[in-house]
Amino acid sequence: MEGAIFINIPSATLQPAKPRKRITTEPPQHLKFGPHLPPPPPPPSTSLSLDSLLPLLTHHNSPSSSSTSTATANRSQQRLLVIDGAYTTLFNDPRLGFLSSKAGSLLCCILSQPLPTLPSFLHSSRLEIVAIDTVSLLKALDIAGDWERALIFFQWLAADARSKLSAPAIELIVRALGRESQHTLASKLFDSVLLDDYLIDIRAYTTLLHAYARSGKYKRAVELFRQIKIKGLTPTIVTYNVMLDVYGKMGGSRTHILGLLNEMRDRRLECDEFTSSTVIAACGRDGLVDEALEFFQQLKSPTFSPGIVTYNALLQVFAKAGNLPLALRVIKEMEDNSCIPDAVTYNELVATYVRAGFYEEGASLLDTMAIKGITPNTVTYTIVIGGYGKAGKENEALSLFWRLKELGCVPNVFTYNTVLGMLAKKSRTKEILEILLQMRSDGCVPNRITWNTILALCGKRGMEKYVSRVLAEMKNCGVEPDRDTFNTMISAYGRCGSGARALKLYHEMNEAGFHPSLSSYNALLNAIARKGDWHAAESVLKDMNSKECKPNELSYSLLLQSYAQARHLEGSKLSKLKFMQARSSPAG
DNA sequence: GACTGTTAGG
Repeated sequence: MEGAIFINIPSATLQPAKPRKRITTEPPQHLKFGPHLPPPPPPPSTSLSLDSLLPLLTHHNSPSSSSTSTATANRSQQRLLVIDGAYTTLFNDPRLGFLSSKAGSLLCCILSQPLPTLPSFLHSSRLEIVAIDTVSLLKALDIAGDWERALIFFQWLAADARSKLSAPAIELIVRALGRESQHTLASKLFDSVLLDDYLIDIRAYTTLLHAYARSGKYKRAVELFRQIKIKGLTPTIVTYNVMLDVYGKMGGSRTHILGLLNEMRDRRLECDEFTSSTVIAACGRDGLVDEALEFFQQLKSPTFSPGIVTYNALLQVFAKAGNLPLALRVIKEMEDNSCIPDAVTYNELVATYVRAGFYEEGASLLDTMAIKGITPNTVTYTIVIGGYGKAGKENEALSLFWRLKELGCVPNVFTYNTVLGMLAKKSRTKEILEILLQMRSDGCVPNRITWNTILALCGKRGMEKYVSRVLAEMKNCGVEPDRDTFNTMISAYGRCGSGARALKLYHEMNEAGFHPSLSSYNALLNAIARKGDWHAAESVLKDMNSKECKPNELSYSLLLQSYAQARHLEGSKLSKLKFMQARSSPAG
């Protein structure tokens, strides 16, 4: 039993500073990985009724969902009350003193318009609007705290041929969207509004770069940064920090990051806590442990000592690399430098233990936290629940999940995905429905990973007919499939033995513009191997070679399987050889 | 007025 639980410990961590000694503090009853046998799991239901599952996933998640519009309608009603009753409050606001009386009455009309009819209202009032100072009206909407109407007004101005946008108007809307963390909206806004004709200030550019970074549009951020320099503006320390984050999240950008750090040095900009944590996190994503450590050592100077975020980022680098001794050394150094570990520090530490297979020690860190006066949060519990799941203690995981709220936490989409993934693996479909029901009543919106998990569940015999329906519902909810969605679906068909459907999806994936990854190819080979269609398997391997995707051990083993299935002896011998070769050269 | 670190599947 124990051997099975600890099978994942990387050999480097087998003799860590912290051996498998028992934690002396008794963990609370609900957290124990007790020696007792868990109750036998309920028998998996033979089929899952999609008719009961899909409504649980679909009711609340489209971007223009009913819940959003209800909330908007409520706000709008509240605003009307404000306008009808205490109309004067807003206009007595000294911050609106700059507004002309005409602009004031327009502001009043705009605030009282329901969002959906606002564009047509603006259109019918365009003569009045163009006669006033539109920037001041935009500013008033911002001060009134109504960024949604400000955005609609801005978009109307941008689309209206005779109105003219100005740099202050752009700065204003960028700042408002940034403050509201509407990064996706901000980044989309400038798909239609061309920025090239305007010169906005460096702070607004930085906010926009940040919006691109947060919505994953890294190439656009890089391009905008280039434009900023061409326009002759001087990036600030914050601009550099954002760009370091962009390159860090893109991955494989060591040279660019070093280039930016050099530029900063040339401009005599000192690294701050943001710079250091961002650069270290970037090293961690690329697995550059030595580089992270070197950068960290160079950082320390009489004028700069690392703060908690930097230490946590460094801890994360070692944690990801599975290096428990180095991770523990970071904690020690923090304490020596009177930098008090916080919840994030402990969450990373719990995750390190769990990742290394030390589930019990991970769970008992909850008690260490309690002793140190650090309250475990949703992230902590999500990690521990995931640990129980990995240890095969699904019932403990579930009971901790159901206790979360009593412990003062609100499960988030990560928590739900952890539990759903665990249950999907064990095909505990009845409980999946219960969890989805809870997810809905918590108002937690399923994301792409939730949908992919449900798609993976369709890889059960007899369920392949649901795959396309789930995909359609997913799209209907505004969640776009990604490469992993296709991989999941190909695997699902593979597990059901639907080789033809898997192949069809593979073509659809290419048509949708996603480059197949090694796992796509292996999923496809898996589907083919079961049928013994070695011709198809050979052509997949040919395709891999042409796309410069190196087949791995699994790929050759699946090719071998398809030969074996068809009793093709010559092919078997050859692929056995390739399989052995792949095994001896672990790259790829 | 802007910026950083933790958790989910494959």
